[in-house]
Amino acid sequence: MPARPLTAYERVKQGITEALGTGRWRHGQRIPSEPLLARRFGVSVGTVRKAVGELVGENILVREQGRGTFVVSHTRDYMLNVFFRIADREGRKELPQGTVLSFERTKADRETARLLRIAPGARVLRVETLLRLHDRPAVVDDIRLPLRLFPDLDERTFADRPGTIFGLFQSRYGLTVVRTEDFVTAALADDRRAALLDLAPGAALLHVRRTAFTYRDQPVETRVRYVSCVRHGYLNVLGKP
Amino acid sequence: MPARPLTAYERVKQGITEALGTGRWRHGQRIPSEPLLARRFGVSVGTVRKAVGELVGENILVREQGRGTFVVSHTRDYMLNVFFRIADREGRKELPQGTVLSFERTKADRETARLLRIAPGARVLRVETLLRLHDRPAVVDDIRLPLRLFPDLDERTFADRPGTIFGLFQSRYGLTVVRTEDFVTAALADDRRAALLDLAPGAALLHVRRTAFTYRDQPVETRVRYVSCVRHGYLNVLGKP
DNA sequence: TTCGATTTGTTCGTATGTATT
DNA sequence: TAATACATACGAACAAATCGA
Repeated sequence: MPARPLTAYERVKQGITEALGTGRWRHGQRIPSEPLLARRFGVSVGTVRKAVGELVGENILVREQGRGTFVVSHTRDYMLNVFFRIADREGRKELPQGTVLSFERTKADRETARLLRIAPGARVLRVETLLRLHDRPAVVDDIRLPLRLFPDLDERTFADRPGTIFGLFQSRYGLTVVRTEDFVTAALADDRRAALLDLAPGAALLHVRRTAFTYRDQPVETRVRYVSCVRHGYLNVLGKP
Repeated sequence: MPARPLTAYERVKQGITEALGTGRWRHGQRIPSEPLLARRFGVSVGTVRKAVGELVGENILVREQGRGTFVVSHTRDYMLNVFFRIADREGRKELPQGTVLSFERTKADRETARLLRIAPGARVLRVETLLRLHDRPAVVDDIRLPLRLFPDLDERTFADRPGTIFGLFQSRYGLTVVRTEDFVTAALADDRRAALLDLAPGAALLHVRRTAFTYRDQPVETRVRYVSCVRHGYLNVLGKP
């Protein structure tokens, strides 16, 4: 690797990401105006615009004309538009209502450890939730969180959070999810999940393994999600939106 | 809708898309240089750059420093990176080898007509193919094409094409796929598909309904794709790449 | 191999428009 | 209304990659 020197706008991008990663600028906050950033980094406004534009494209910042540029907040709407892929057969998306089925501290199995990049046997939180869409059970989630990142998280806090799970990560722990990787396969419902989802055992379910990452590719969560396909599926648009 | 007048860069975008849609600039070709386009549209180079930049983001053009800007070609590599979502459990993608199972002219059922935006009963081509990955049967496709767009397509031409299906659409019919919509659910294998995929009947399969669009949101193809989940799944990254 | 022409990539600076407060 | 902030647009200069003479 020749490691060519960074261009000016790359330096600005890195500087901004740095300020976000260390928590100097928090979610929902307005970041300094473009002329101010330009002076601070010693570049022109156009260069700042290029850097900020790329970060907007990466779902890290949002611009609002006349108001400023803000660190993204994981509001419900944002979640729905950026990360939530479950839709009904007409392509409509709706945020689910979740209930906690179990909440426990345990140790990471090999697969979880690999995905979260922690040591096998390191402590993790395991949370199972049942999600309802249109008031019908639709999704069962089996979530694993590295305890190191969420040391004081308890069931009450988790269940009574006002917004989304990613919103909780952000507001309480300063962890902003900027990327997820989904691997979708099909599976047969076992007795327990069939009962939870109100299906016959042996029904076909979507099995979604999703890992979520914050800045600099740090994994913060991995979950397995079982989706009832009676009314819903995984919707994905490739190309321009 | 007030229909505010287009900005300069939007006019340039529209002008370029127009030239693509009418086939004046064909896939693989180099489009005029930025200074030339700037003179032609009566705007500055910076404005052309913004327009071209957005079209690059929409997978319609590709820039190559020192060489020029080109209309995207559906090469195998391009397909693999932009539209092909099937990967093995380590996230590795590989282009499949396809064989034609059936090829016939028929009439559009209601669902096909709706998705292709043609009249119910309009003539369509139906093609079934079996795809192999790592030399094992992995995917069964059931493809519907509006005959109006592909009037002279026969089985031989389809089967003996040198590249991908989208590449054939582009090189022979001037239709460039720029967007697809995938709706993924789970299903149980019927006897025929189980036999084709070398699975037990009743195995869980991914059922992917995919519709492909060219410029200006015109649908050119819809297919149902059954994916064996023994070794593969549907891989999707949300957020920055 | 070298050199020069061409093309995109980066950066600067400035002016004006539009939305918000 | 005025101030602030992002959005659009212009023009200019140099860097970096490519390609053919």
